[in-house]
Amino acid sequence: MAERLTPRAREIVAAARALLEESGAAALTMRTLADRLGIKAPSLYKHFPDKHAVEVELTAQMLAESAEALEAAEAHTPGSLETLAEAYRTYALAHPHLYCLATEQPLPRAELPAGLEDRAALPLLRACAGDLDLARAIWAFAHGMVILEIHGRFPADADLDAAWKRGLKVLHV
Amino acid sequence: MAERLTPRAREIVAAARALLEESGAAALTMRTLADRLGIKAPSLYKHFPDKHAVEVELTAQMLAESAEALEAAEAHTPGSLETLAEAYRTYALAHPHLYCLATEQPLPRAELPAGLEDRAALPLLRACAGDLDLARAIWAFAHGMVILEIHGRFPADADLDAAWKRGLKVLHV
DNA sequence: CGTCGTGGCTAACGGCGTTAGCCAGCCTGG
DNA sequence: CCAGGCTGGCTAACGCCGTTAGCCACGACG
Repeated sequence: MAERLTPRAREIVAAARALLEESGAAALTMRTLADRLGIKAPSLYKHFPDKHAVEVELTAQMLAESAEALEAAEAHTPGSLETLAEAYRTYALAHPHLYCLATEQPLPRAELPAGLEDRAALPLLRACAGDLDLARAIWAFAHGMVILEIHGRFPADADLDAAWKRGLKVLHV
Repeated sequence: MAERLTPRAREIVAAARALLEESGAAALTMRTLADRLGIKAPSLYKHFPDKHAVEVELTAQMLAESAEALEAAEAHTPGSLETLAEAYRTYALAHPHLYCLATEQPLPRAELPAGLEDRAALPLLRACAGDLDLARAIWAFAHGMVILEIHGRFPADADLDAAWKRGLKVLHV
């Protein structure tokens, strides 16, 4: 499989990611992105058709990295739902802006590397012994916990560790 | 408790809501909102300090209406987690843009009517017999299912009814 | 040595939220 | 009865945003 991006395009994505993680989605602007690279905004369009295409690359990064995190957890403690959940939560909370960007819009499946979506889902599916419905329920729970926490929807004094534990206990087969 | 808004402000919120529900968050613009009311954008600032304040009112509406939906479900079938979940899902999917707007940002607690957040949470908490951790886990599951569905994150052929059923069965005490 | 692709640039467009400042009409108090 | 001020419109404008058009310098290559 050919490289998805030219070296310059990869530099741009790296700068975009730094900007996003440091300052949030609102700060990810074609002009500030260009600034950080020492060029002017219109030059970015020599490398990407539009801003969305840059965001798609960030989404692909997030998917690939969370897949790696889950695979590592699986390798460390095979079959453990708790370990998988811990890895998911840790990754998402370590990259909240990236997680939101990748998550709060329709998945641009056509523009993503083939197999990436499946790869990200497989460790959980294996831990569920192929039970698709259970895997989706657990994914929804984990995503819900993470996204509600990131957006500050839980009361400040909520014991989220306990809620995670409670949900996982009960979701475990 | 005094009225939160003047009549004119309520008209503006109503127009904002129609715009949002018909055309999505991107279409909710101070200019198009003003257009729909037959005035110019700057005039809106006689009624609201900024766009965020309008969005807060929409968030409050969503919270109040979903609380009503849950209370009605509770009245109809007291203690049933399934009925509550069904009501939550139905409400959210009937108003996807409103649900996202109200959900995908930090809760503006200071600007919301007192007690509203609690009221929205109470039916579920009652169904969980006061078990806060369980209630939060179930809320995360329900929110995750709804938001992933709205954003098209599940595969097109996913059987979401089955995933809901599976999650609820297992979360039910 | 010319030609062409690459990757910069400036200028500009239309749309965004928002501000400043103006004004018509109405309500109210003297 | 009229003066004053409040209410709720208006226009013009600012500084952002994503994006396009069109120009140009430079290096690779036939």
